[in-house]
Amino acid sequence: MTRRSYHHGDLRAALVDTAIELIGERGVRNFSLAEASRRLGVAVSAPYAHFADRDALLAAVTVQAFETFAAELLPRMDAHQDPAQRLAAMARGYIRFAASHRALFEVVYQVGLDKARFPEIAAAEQPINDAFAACVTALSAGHPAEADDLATAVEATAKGHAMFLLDGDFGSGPAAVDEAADRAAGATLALIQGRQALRRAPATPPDPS
Amino acid sequence: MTRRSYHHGDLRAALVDTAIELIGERGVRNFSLAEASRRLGVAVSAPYAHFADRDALLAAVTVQAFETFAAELLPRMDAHQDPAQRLAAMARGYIRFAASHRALFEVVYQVGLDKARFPEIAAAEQPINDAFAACVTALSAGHPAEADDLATAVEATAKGHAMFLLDGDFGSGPAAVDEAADRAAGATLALIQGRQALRRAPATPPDPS
DNA sequence: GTCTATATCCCGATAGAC
DNA sequence: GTCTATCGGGATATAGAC
Repeated sequence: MTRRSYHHGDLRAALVDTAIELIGERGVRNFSLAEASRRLGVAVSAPYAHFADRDALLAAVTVQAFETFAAELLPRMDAHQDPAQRLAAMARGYIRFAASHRALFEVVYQVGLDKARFPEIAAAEQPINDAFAACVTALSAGHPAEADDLATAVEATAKGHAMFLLDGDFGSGPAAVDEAADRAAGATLALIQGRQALRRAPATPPDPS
Repeated sequence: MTRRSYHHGDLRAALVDTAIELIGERGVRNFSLAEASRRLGVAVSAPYAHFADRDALLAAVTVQAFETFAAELLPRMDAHQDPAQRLAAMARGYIRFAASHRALFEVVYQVGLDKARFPEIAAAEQPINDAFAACVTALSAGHPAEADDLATAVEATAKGHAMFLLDGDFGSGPAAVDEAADRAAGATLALIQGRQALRRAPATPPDPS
C-alpha cells in the first residue's frame, strides 16, 4: 500500500486512521476533511464516496474510540472482585485511555454528535456502561437512591483528572500519567469510603486533627 | 448609545460584551472577530485598533471571567468557618458560576491561552487560588503530603460535575443547576471524609452491607 | 478610531467526467 | 471509486483614506 493511490484500497479505513492522526496533532476542532484528503493524496471530494459528511467520519472515529476503550478497560477490571476496586480500576483505565488515545478521547468528549443520527455510537458504548452500572449498583445495595449520585461523582472525578492530565497540569510523560491514574483511583476509593462514612454519621464535621 | 456608531464610544468594552454574548450563543470555537464586528455594526478591521488579535480579546474575556467568579464566590465562602464546608461552598459556587456564566466558563476552560503572553490572567486568578489553597492546607494539617492530592481531587470533582451539567446530563433549568451543585458539594465532603477514613484504615475494604 | 477595500487562506459540499 | 473543477461561504489580518 503506497499511501498514494487508494483507487482500489480501503480509503474508508484510511480516512478513519488519518482522522485520528490529525486530531491527535491539532485537535478535533481544527480537523478537516480537506486536510485528511491532502495527507492521503486523494481529492477533497473522495471522502464523500464513503461518508455523507464530516460528522459521519467523526462518528466512525467515535465508534472506534469506544471499542478501543472497552478492549483495554474491561480486561483490567476483571482482575478485581471487589466492586470498589473495580471502580478504581475503571478510573485508572479511563485516565490511561485518555492519555494513550488522546485523539479518541477528544472526539468522544468534545464533539457533540447527534446520537439519534448515529445510533451505532450508543451500541459501541453499551458494554462499558453496563460494567460501570454493575459496580455502582453493587456498591449501592441497600441504598438504591444513592446509586445515581455515586455514578455521577465517580465519573466526574475520573473525567476531571483526565482533563487536568491532558491540560498538562500533571506535567508530561509516563510519570504524569501514572500519577494522574493513581490519584483518580485514590479519589474514587475515597469517594466510596466517604459516602459510607457519611451514611453512618451524616452530620459529623470532619476530624480536624 | 445607539449600537450603530462606536466612533467615539467604548468599542473595546463593547467588543468584550459582544464576545461573551456570541460565545454564549454558539460556543468559543465558533466565535470570530468578524461576527462580533458585524453584530456591533463596525468594520471587521475596527477591533484591531483595540486588540492585537483574536486571542487578545479572549484574554480580556478571561480576565473578566475570573473577576466575576471571585466576586460571586468569595462572599459565599466566607459564610462558613469549617474548611470542609468552605470547600463544599466553593464546589457549589463553581457549579453555579459555570451555569450562570456559561460563556465565561467556556473561555477559561476551553481556550488554551498562552499565560506567558497574558500575565494579567494569572493575576486575576490569584484571589481564588489563594482561598482554595488555604482550605486545602487547613484540611491537610498534619498530612501535608496529601494537600496536593486533595486539591486536585476536589477540583477535578467540581469540574467534572460542571461539565456534566453543561452537557445537559442533569437536564436543564434551575433545578438541574441545584442538583449539580448539591451533588458536587456532597461529593466534595465525601472525598474529604473518605480520605480521613482511609488514613485511619487504609486497607479496609468497603463495607458491603 | 473607524472606514473601505483587499490579500490570502481555509473550509464543506456538489456536478460531471473517467 | 476517484478525479477535476467549482460554487459559496467563512476567517484573520493589513493598507491606506478620512
